[in-house]
Amino acid sequence: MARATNRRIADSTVRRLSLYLRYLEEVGGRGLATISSETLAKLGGTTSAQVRKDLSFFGSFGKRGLGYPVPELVSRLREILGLGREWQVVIVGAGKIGSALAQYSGFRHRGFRVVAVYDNNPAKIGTQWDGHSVRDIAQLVSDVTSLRADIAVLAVPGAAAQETAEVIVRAGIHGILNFAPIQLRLPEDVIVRAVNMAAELEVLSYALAHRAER
Amino acid sequence: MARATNRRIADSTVRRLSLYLRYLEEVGGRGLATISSETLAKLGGTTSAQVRKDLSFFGSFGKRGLGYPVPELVSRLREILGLGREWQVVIVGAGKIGSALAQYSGFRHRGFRVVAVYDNNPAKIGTQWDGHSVRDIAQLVSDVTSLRADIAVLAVPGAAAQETAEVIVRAGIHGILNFAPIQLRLPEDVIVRAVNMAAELEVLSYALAHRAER
DNA sequence: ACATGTGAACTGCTTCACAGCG
DNA sequence: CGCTGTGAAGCAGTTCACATGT
Repeated sequence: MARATNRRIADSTVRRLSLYLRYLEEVGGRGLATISSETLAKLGGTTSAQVRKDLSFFGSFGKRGLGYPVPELVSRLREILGLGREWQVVIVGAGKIGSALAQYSGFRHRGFRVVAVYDNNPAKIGTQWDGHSVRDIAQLVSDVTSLRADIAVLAVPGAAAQETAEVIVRAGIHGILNFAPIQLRLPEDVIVRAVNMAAELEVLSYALAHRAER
Repeated sequence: MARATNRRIADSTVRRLSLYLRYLEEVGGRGLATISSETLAKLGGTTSAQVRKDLSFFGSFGKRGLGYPVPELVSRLREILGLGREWQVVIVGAGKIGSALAQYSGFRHRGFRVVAVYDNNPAKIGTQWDGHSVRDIAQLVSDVTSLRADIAVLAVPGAAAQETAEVIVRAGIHGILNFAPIQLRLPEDVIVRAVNMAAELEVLSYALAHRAER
């Protein structure tokens, strides 16, 4: 039973849960029955206290003196992360990044199914693509009713991103994974996660440039 | 003159600086001479106090009653972020993501130049690719001496990531942008930024699954 | 004896609010 | 008078340390 959690959980916590799950699936496959917060912490690059705190937000499913039962923890984490169901994903922007993501097996494997790919470039529309024909973005709004898409991956150039995001929202999609290097301004009931690779590279160059000074 | 900063600057701050820069380049192109923290905050999705605090870590280059001079701020931010020079980047892993990144124009545009692409798959080695022939990863260590690469983009499967990262470090590279969904354990003088798209999608599915409860 | 679960202390980022200055 | 620059206050996430349970 998904214990109702009123508390707002930090993004950082959820990201760690996702990492824990990945490791647990791995060690579970090797037949390990139980795992301590200490071991899990080492795998996930954090501390045992952090692991226990993260898990404690959702209940107490560890056994004192022993650790956490791996199979149970795996299924609880799946449930917590919302992976108990399949999510329908549309990819908007059939450029290089969109292309790579549409074919990325890691998505499918965790229950994210790409159901359509969109672009506004007439040269691309209609081309076949890893089992999906690229559709005209103008069709998105009408399509989504039948597709029942939950999540859109936004992989269009920055200049087009805001406008395109608004189309996505108009289509009734409430979750956006944004690869465009801009801050989207959308209604607050839309959940947006940004992956800004350029910014990430610049954090890296900042750190490298200032490395001597430390 | 780059005022020496002893203070450790938060990643979140640096990421915002990168966003500010992107917006400033845009409005600067439109000829805007000066910008207030308030305006910049709206573009970057934050608050004016946050903008002023972020910038104040590096000096005070605003004019009271007026705002910040755009061209000057652009060049200061470039300098701060380490974009005053060109960074040599190698891409390790010639799969879909590696492929997309190798061709991503946003990198080049900001001073990140892809100088080589590596893989361990014999079928891929030697193939030509957007001006780069894919090289054998076994050559990485010897190549880097002549290439003088600064940053590696790690885009290999999770199972190979740790091992590959160690090769990269052995090659003398100190900055890694990690796309593999695992936590790398490396010497602490190596700067690692992780982009975990699977985790990001799961934060999204977590939020969507728990949306009703809020 | 061992490892969890958790209040309390701590650390650090963000927001506030206002003095300072063009 | 407007907007910056910045100490101080507020808040959130992390770490500590220990009581609790097996």
